[in-house]
Amino acid sequence: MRNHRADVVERALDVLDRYGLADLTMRRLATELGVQPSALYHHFPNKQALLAAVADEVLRRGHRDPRPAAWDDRVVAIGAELRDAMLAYRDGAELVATVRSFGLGAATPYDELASALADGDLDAGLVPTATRTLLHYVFGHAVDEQTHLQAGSAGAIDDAPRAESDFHVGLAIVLDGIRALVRNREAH
Amino acid sequence: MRNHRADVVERALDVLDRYGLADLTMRRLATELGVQPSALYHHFPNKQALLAAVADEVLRRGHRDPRPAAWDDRVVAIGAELRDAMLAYRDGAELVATVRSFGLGAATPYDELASALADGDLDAGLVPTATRTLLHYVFGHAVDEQTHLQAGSAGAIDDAPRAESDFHVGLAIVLDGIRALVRNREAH
DNA sequence: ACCTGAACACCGTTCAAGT
DNA sequence: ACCTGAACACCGTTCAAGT
Repeated sequence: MRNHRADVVERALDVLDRYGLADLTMRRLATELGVQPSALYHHFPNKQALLAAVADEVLRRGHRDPRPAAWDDRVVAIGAELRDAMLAYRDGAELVATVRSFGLGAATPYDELASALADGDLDAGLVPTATRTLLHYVFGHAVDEQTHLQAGSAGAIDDAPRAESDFHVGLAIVLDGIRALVRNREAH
Repeated sequence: MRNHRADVVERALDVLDRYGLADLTMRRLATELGVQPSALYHHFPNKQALLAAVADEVLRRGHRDPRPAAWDDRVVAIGAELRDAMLAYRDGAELVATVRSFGLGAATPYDELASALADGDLDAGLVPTATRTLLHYVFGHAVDEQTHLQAGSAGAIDDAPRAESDFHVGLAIVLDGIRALVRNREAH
């Protein structure tokens, strides 16, 4: 078969989208690649590393350029891009959130948001906290939304249908809270 | 052995705190109870239901009375109670977040926050979104914090140590964003 | 009501060996 | 560099049967 690392990630993305995160097992993926499970350990030290590579690829594929100039427009653009990237694959949000939770995955989302907030003249000491607050919201909302969407499409009873703009309302809440911090500083 | 449902939950809490969520398996728990794995299925239909009961118990044990009168003080109190309850058990935050992510677990945290926001005169149409935004923050922060704390105590390199008040700063950001919505309404 | 015993259909990971 | 074959130490769940 002679797979490269990139082939493995590609196939993993395919298995993820067709069968979901629970069925993205090392054995399942190996079978799809026509290879023994142990062969995967030539490309990745363990399953966590494989999942981290897949999560990074999900975000990479969702990347959009260029960024708006204004810092707050940039925050919204980055948040929306992250959400769209995760929702583009079945269980994408849960995958990215899981990978983050064990301290792996690309730091790009954090770095981009932090630099937007720094451009917004937020106190440097508050940037990390504000950045993480934004990320908690974006990931939490996306995981929630995707779970409910998928529960709905699987025929389960979905609770009160969520408005399309719900994501942006919550994001605006967090952003307004950050704006309050910025104003606070400008008023010394 | 003759266990009751409550004995099973109690023991599960014990296993969770001593060995972590990854080791809270049906087989491990059965062994601790001196029982066959299949015996657990007399008390719970599946592992998800067991975990939901354990998560509910974690939150129940962390409950504090009474609540402050002012709506915004109440939001802070509920958020802090949730966080403390989850941090009181090893992997408690991950457990509660996981249970929530598959649509199980008590609705009390949501209901209490929503009623606080309604008392704050937030537009009824915005209450669900604002409530969920608060919850995403509280759970996201707690999971993050607990992961890092435990990584630290396990001897791993912890990144920049987080200030104790970090949780309250982020919570204040979200709360200020909600206050902005309330002001917006009062200005018609 | 609560449990046993035995099975089914899986997991992630390691390791010596092959090409 | 990439893979096989075989094993190790596990999982959650079902089900007929026992007390």
